[in-house]
Amino acid sequence: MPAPADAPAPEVIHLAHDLRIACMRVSRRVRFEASSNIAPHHFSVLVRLADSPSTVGDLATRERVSAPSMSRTVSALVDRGLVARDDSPDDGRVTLLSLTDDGQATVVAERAKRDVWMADRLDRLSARERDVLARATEILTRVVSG
Amino acid sequence: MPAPADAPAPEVIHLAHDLRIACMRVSRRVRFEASSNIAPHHFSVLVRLADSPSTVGDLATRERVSAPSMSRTVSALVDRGLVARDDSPDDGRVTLLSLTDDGQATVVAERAKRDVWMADRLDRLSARERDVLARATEILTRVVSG
DNA sequence: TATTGTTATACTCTATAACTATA
DNA sequence: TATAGTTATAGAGTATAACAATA
Repeated sequence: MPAPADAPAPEVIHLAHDLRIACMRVSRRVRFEASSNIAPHHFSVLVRLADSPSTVGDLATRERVSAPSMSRTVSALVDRGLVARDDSPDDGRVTLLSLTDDGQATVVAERAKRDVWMADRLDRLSARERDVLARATEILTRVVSG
Repeated sequence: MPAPADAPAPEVIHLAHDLRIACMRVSRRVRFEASSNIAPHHFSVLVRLADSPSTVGDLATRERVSAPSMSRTVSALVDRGLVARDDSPDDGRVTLLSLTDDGQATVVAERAKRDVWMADRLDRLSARERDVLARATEILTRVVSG
């Protein structure tokens, strides 16, 4: 068996812990404070479709749920008028899913709502503190993308 | 009606958005990558009890679920041997909840698992980048506490 | 024969309402 | 009469298995 890589130094583990806790708290506070009339798994699908149209199978894979479960979720969103179903011209088995105008508007409104809580708090910090957060955001974004 | 407070400047809103997205991604990645055999709402209760013993009513309020729902969750944790129920000596209606040794061990193990993913990624950054994250963590922790 | 999507069925988590025991 | 907790019942999300339509 191959030799294991060196474990991170104690201070790195310590930072990992504190940073993880802080991020999870931000995440939870944003969800609670900006709680809306749309369920998390519904909003998550709308965000995927806002990025690009998709199919039930693809959404199921990316959201890590079963195809029947995603089928049900999509049906609910179609019933609410947020998502449109169209037959694929290339493959008769496939239905293409996209956001309706209402769906687009819902994503925009919900995102704005979530940003308000965060923006209000950052507004109370000093410019210097916000600068640190801006540089950290750039690093963090790189970390989670890799 | 009172005059509304000034809205945050555009660059603050922009930072709020990017930082929020980064934190939510960290949160999601940690949960996915370190996915264990314990459900989120179960782990959340164990963490509360690791902090201090509590009651069904108190846990329900703090986790923002109904009392019957929390009663059920606690019963499941008791069945798994992670939580102990004891009658209150002061009030016969109340049952005091606390972690068993297995419950303690579960919290410690799960936390470590979640830290590993984060620590591995931070370990690849430069010392200078980690310093920025350390300062950002201190600021963020203050932000979510307020 | 393989793949896309839906329907059938069951399990879990959630909620509200009703109930028991204690204050 | 009010409070802490449980049980009864129902609604929503998830899963696996079985099915339909198409490739």
